Amino acid sequence: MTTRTAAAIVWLRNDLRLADNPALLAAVKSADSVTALYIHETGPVRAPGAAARWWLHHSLADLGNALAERGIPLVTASGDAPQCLADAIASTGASAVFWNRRYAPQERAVDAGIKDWLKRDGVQVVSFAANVLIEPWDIATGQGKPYSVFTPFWRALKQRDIPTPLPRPEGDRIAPTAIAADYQQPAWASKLAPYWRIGESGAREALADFLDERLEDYKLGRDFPAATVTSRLSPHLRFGEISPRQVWHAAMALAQREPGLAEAVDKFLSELSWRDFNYHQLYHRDDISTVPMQAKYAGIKWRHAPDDLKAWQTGQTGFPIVDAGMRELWETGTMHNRVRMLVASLLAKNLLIDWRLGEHWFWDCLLDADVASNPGNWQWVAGSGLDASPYFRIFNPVVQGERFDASGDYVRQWVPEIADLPDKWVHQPFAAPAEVLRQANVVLGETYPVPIVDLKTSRERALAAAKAL
DNA sequence: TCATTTTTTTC
DNA sequence: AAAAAAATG
Repeated sequence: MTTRTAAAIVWLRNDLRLADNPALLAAVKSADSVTALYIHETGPVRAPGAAARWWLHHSLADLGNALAERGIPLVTASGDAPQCLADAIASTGASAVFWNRRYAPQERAVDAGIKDWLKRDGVQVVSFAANVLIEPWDIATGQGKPYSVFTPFWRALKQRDIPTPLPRPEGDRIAPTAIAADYQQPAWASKLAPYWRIGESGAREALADFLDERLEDYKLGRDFPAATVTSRLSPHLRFGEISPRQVWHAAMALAQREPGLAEAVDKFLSELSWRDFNYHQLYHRDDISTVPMQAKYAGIKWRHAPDDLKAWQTGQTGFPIVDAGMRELWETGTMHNRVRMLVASLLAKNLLIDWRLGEHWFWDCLLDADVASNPGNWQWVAGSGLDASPYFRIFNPVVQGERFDASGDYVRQWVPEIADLPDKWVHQPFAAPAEVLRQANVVLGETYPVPIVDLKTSRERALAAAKAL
């Protein structure tokens, strides 16, 4: 139980919201004066990549205004988390600190260390569950073990009562504090802006738009990258501008109102639950951003191929749907889910390049790169994850392009230099007759790359590498 | 015999 | 998931 104090700090991390924020609510209820603190941490905790850092900057600015509406100043600091927190306690005179829990091994170590010295110094510390549907240790198999297969995890999760979202705290308006101007927007950042509305109200709007307008098509449409049927919630979830519990309850309420949408809601929430499944693994396994969850995958002989990696990163592989995805990522800070699987499969299987290099690139370029989902999903594609894509699932970017982008709309949007090719060849310019290429003004090797790898032989090479394990 | 569909195989 | 092999008509 918390005791009433004069001043308290709520240390915000991946929970940049007012609603359904138990740490914030508890701080406001327990103290006369609350200061919100955000620390740009140095040290063992994985810092956001460049794209996410840009999002963070704007999200904090939005949050600072929203908090001021409730009488709470937002203070930012940079450096070692314990030191920054100690400084904030000294300057505010806080006798209590509140936060919402995080689950990466490095994060838990930092938080546990801080909890120890705060308690020793007589500062009250209270932490809460806020950023997952269920905390990793609160769900287990019949044998009491962590889940390693998604479907039983999902079945068990559905049986559970997901906590109802909490209200925003009350408070009287104060003048907003200026967010420390320690962030120089990179030149490329402005190009991302038109695609997003950053902040808590933007997140709620994105959820409402999705549920109102796109959810009904989600189950079938989610695989087609040219269609805008996905929720686009991931960067909002990444920074906790909205909680998965809010998403869960909003979708469940919709299924109640519109029974015809129940199946679509179920599919959507199962995809949302992959996020929790990855958090479950993040907590229970060794560092999932570096250690293969299936130990034998540590033995793969990855190729050292910097030129191939560069071609992949820059969308110059010669496979249109892969190049489209990599360019979409660079331009918008996101990539359609199906295309993420295709580009990852090409890297980790056809190119036989270490998935960690791909994970690292995604970490830097994705607005939504998350400590659990990003490595978890990379391991899924690479085959080293739990309940992973099996070793023999090697996506053929031509077949997948023809299946999921049959009209070529997606490819033409992001790879304009081949836009004039007819549908029949737009996913495989390298196989098009010379006359077709000429008419579309495509010169292979000049206006668009020749494929950097042969699909058939590289597929066999990937199967052999898996066999060798 | 050939084209199409179905089944099997692939660490 | 894709490719190869087998079955079908």
